[in-house]
Amino acid sequence: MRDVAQRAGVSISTVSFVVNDTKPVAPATRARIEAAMIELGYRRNAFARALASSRSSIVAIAFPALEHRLGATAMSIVTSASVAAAERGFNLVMWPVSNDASQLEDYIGSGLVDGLLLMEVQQKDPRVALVEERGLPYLLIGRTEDSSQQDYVDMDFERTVTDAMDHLTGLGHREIALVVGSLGDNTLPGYGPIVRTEAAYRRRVASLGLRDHVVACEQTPVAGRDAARRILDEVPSTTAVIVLNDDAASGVVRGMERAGRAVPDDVSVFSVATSPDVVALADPTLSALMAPGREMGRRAVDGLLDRLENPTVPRTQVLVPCELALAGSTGPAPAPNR
Amino acid sequence: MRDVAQRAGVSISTVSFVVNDTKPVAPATRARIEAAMIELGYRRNAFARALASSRSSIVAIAFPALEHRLGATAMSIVTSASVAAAERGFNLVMWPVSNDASQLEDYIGSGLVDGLLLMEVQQKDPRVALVEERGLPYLLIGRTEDSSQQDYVDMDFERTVTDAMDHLTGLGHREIALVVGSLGDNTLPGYGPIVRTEAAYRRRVASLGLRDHVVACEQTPVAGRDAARRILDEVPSTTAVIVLNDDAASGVVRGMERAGRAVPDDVSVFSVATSPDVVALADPTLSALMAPGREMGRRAVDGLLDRLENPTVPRTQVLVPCELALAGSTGPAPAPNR
DNA sequence: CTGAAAGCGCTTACAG
DNA sequence: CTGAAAGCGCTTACAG
Repeated sequence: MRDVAQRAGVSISTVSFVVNDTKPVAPATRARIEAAMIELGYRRNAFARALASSRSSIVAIAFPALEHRLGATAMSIVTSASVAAAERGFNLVMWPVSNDASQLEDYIGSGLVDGLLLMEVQQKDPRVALVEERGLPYLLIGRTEDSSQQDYVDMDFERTVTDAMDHLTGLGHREIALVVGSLGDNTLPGYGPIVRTEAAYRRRVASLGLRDHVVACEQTPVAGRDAARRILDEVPSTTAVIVLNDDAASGVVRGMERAGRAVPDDVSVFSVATSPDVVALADPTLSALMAPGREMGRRAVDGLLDRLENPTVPRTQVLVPCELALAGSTGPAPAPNR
Repeated sequence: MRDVAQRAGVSISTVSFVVNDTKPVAPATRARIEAAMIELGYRRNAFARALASSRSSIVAIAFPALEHRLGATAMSIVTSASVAAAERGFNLVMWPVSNDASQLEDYIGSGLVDGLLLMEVQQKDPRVALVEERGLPYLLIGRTEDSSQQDYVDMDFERTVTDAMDHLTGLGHREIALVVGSLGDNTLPGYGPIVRTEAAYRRRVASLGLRDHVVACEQTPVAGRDAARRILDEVPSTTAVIVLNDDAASGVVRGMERAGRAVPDDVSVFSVATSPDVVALADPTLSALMAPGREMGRRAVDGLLDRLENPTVPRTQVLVPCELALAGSTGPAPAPNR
């Protein structure tokens, strides 16, 4: 920067004003400085800037590294977040933090980032209290028990269930079951997506005067096969199943076929909040409402950066609906007397 | 740091020596300083340190953001890389760069990182020349045409094919086909994994005195079904198929079953270099050699950081073998006279 | 083993 | 519209 100033015959202050567009500079002066910058291949040093201004133009995304493997939806959130950050001149760093939030303290202490995105948010999330206490701006990807006073971007589970129900009732289905994931031993008390989806399903079913039928199963194809059998045992007249359980969805289709029900001729199977890989790998093709990972990552970054630029902006509280993907495993309800 | 020094009754130099463990300090002095640090909740500022020492303890991982969606293997590389970096006191930042390498120049120019990991490396990769020119330490996750003079961590395709062949010939199979991915219109001239795998397959088949049979198909389940049919049309006596094409693998199984061949009783299907999600979602269960994403991410970070700490360390040139996962879709070769 | 001092490359009141 | 100067919080020869 000193070299640029010298070459342009100005002070380094003025160069700084041009680089950051932070004060008015005479057109002629600006032109000389810009020319000098190009000739010298000037790039402003990220650290000097951060040290002097105490803004780093770096945000972090915290994710639980050890608990469970993150899939294609998480990847699309991360990649789209980093693209969105880059577009606004920010860098995105990955912070693997165990859920007890201990390491998070060290990360924050380094002062590296201007703000923080929290992935895989739990209903009661210890990380939130910590970040709040430290005064670091943050935004949730997901929601806590009560996120009314927080910035967040989450999937719109309510809308997703409603869309799924509408799709199926529009095709004439009246006996519609819901398959959700169970979390095995380490059952989290009320994992948000499942709680929200199940509640929305029950409300919708009730308002339509239909019967509710919820089956939980583990997140594997084999468990999905069992779930299909259980559904038919309990309500043989079932003609449609909504599946909020990516890993089990293909198994539900298989289970129906093994029970002698053709998909979609006898039974429709509709996978919701579905990861891109599930659709890509499904054979036969699944009708699905896809998790909008790309959109969520982008909205999350935009919401956080908006707040960094202006702490008084209105809260970002966005629910992103799922996107309808394909329609190979749903069809009209079979005629009543079959 | 000034506060710590004052409280401990020493100079800030001495505090720095303790913080970085960079010069011998008398035990008593050290104890006083450490106590002061705890009392004051001292954390060293990342930027000041970086500015003064011109080492940032940040490395970047560059990935192509727009070209294609990254799946679960890429996610496991990224998450394990960030964990490994954290263990050594480093941060990992995500750099989405288009393949033409234009943005990469700006990223590097900011001076933010000490080193760079390159994902999704092409046979001829324009990013490599750029990074080389800038003198930034880097390590490839993958390989170029000739990586003999570069640090890299890649999947061991040769070994993977050999392992798969051994597994199948051990079960008595003699007619073994290979399904690879085709890349549609934008056929990259020699996408590394496919080139390497196909070559290794042909060598192995030749050395065993068997017939080679390679089929390329698009990366979808439907294309996999067609590929299965094509295999049987061309060589009806085929009893085993190795699939290097994640998205098509389930389709190959389906295609065999539709052609009246039971899996694994009549035909074994063995998916190799397989992503975690493929195995998690497969129904029926696939025998697979799993892509070692976790291991690759960790080894890549270790290799890069080793070089940063000591530029004269031997090159990291590591090929990580795939891990055997399951065995539901492979079995003994059927008896000859059936 | 410890300290005084220069300097890393910027930003930002303050003054003109 | 432009500049002189202080300072961001460290590291690192250099000296003792």
